[in-house]
Amino acid sequence: MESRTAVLDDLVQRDLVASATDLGALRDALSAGPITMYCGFDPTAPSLHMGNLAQIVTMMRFQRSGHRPLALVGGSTGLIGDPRMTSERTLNPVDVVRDWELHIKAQLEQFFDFEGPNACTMVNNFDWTKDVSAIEFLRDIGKHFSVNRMLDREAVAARLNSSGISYTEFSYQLLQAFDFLELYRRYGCVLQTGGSDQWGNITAGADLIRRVEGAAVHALTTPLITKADGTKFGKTESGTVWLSAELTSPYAFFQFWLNADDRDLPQLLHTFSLRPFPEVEQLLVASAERPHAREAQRALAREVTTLVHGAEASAQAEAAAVALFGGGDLRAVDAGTLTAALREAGLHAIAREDGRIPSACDLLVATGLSKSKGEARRTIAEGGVSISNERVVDGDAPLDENLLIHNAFLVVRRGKRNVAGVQMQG
RNA sequence: GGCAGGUUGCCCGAGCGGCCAAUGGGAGCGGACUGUAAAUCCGUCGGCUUACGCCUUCCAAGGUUCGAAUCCUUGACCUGCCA
Repeated sequence: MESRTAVLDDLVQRDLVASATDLGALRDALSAGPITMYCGFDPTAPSLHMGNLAQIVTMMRFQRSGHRPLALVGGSTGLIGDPRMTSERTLNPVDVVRDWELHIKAQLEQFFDFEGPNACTMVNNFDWTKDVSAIEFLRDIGKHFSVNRMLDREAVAARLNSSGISYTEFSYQLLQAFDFLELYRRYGCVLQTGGSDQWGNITAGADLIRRVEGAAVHALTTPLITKADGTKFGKTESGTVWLSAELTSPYAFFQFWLNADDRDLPQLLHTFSLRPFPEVEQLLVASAERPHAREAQRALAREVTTLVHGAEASAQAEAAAVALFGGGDLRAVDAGTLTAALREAGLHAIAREDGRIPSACDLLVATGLSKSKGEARRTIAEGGVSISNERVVDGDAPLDENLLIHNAFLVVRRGKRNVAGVQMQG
């Protein structure tokens, strides 16, 4: 059936295959019938992030192409920790990991279809590791691994040359390989996907399955997302961009995509957009022809924010963007829209001092736009602060009453992109 | 084990008794230009209630001195060379 292999052609076309086992064999498997595939997510934080989202979208592509995804939460692997290049991780307390696990499971559930013939299934590797004894594990699984091979892994090699690595982290690969084997046995899972850094772990699982079950299964990894300016993808000045609305507001999330560098658009759209390839190409053409219109950024922001936070939140975030950055008169924005926009951007209730509005310096610090009063003064001296679209000249004087919009609100701006709202009390 | 050197602000890196909150570069931040982009140019870049003022900084703890990031002592860590 044509559509079942379409996902593979699509991935190749989008340049989303970093490495893979025999693609021809994978194509045959896909075409022979719906396959079961999986990708795992370890609870190492209270929320998933952009890197995880890329993997989620990859899984969605498979599900939309008629295949069955298994979304794995790493209840066990999250307790161990995949070795990093830099240094040993601190083990997270068990109850903390349990808590994160619940959050991550809930987040994953929103992306997949749990009905129909190729319904997604949630699995947790804790379920099949909790009762395995150490001796059993070493005899049945460990025996199939060559330490010599394991030492070749990039992260492990780096660690041997620097800070060292504990036996615990060194064992991570065995656990992940064991997962693949278990999922093969339980669900007939024949494909694991992941980021390119997971290649070693994934092929370790495939090797294990070959040795133990004599079956050939597949591995596919997606490229690391790189940014044109060389910084890490998925971070902003204020840190990691999370999928959780509590950790990263839908407004901030929307802004993250809207501010994408032109040069990064091809990779971002191909990776995160579920639009068909030709549509993505069209957006890229539009972006090249009319970069100032930023159609591609807008489309990307809308689509991904909708995917993660829903259509309503996405529309609100966009409305806030228009209200705050549209260039129009803030007073022309009706009170409801303005408060919603400011709430998105961060609205702070602030009390008057002696019946007057505090100074610009105080407001910058109170809203978190400036870290200290000295910094606030500096920014004002540099001409970088405006309140209700009036540039601030004197940072220490109480603000004029007629800066209030709709009698209660101030729009505080530091630089071009940083906005916060103030609601005056009393 | 012997010998030589190092530890400075977010990072790299000057300074080697006063003029040092500390040269310079990078990152960050602001401005101009733009498209809430990139590049470029300019400015800024420890903190404090107004600031020719005060406070806290140059691995840690002591000491010498009117005065130290700069000299001495001890301790911790790192790096080259020899065995």
